[in-house]
Amino acid sequence: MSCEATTITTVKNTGHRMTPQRLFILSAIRHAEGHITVSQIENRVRESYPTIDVSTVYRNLTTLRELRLVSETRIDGGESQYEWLDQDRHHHLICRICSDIVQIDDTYLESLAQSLMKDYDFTLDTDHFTIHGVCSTCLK
Amino acid sequence: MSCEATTITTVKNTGHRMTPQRLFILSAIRHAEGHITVSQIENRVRESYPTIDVSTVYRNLTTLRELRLVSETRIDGGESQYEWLDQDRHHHLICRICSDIVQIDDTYLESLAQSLMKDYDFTLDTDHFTIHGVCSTCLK
DNA sequence: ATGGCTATTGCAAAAAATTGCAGGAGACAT
DNA sequence: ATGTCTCCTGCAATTTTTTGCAATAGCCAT
Repeated sequence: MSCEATTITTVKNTGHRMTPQRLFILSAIRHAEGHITVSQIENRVRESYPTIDVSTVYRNLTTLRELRLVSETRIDGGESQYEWLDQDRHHHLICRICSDIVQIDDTYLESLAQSLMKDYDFTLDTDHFTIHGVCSTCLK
Repeated sequence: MSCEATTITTVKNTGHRMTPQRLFILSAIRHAEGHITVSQIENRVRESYPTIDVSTVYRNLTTLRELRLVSETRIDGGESQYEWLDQDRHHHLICRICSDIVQIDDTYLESLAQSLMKDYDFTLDTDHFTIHGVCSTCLK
């Protein structure tokens, strides 16, 4: 089963509908390498679907986030960044000073996930984690 | 040295000034047990300082966040929540479904912090960590 | 194909968050 | 006290995000 088909199945199986707007939004996020903002998504979709509205983009992003198909990263003083979530799970280190983003492997979170499950019955969202701190360059 | 004096020292030592607005905002957050929103802060400060403006509250919160005196928690579809950061470091488990917040001890993050320091020279912000997932009640 | 249920959309308006600017006021040295 | 430097504030305007509502259109059962 192709990647697109899997996504469509996920959307439909959860009681949602596959509209052209949603398809274009998904495509815009998927084809963006890395992060993309709401206005960028809006503009890209508009090329193919001129009547798209920002509110539709926002509402779709909320839905797709709930389905764990995309992730949201809020940056201070700017638009939120969205990103496609594929099978290669990874997480982000974000530097508080220079806003640089570094990807880290999922294994770093495994032990934390196990502890929280054991002690709190809490299921960690391991598909996208944003970790704040200070990178080595800025620490100097 | 009292708690208030420490705070004032922190603010001044970093080149910032202690204005009445800032003092009232600090007081509002400190006296709120747990989380407080921007509009709640604004209203509370207004009782003592009627000309306070929202933008001043926002700008102060940005500053105080940078000084690690308060923490910000962004919730989907609502106002951000702010909280006073005291010595007792703790972190938050937030349930994606019911938005319930549970506090966990700092020790859960220690191992992660060490790994990131070792492999990436990345200094984790251990003073306030927000962890998303699903709580035991909602998993059923 | 057809019909019905309801998720979804576009539009407009509101709410939340950010920014530019000119005047005002802390803090420090004298 | 006084002056200076520049951080901060209030105001207004802008940007970003959310919401209400009536109309539309997916999708499933028939």
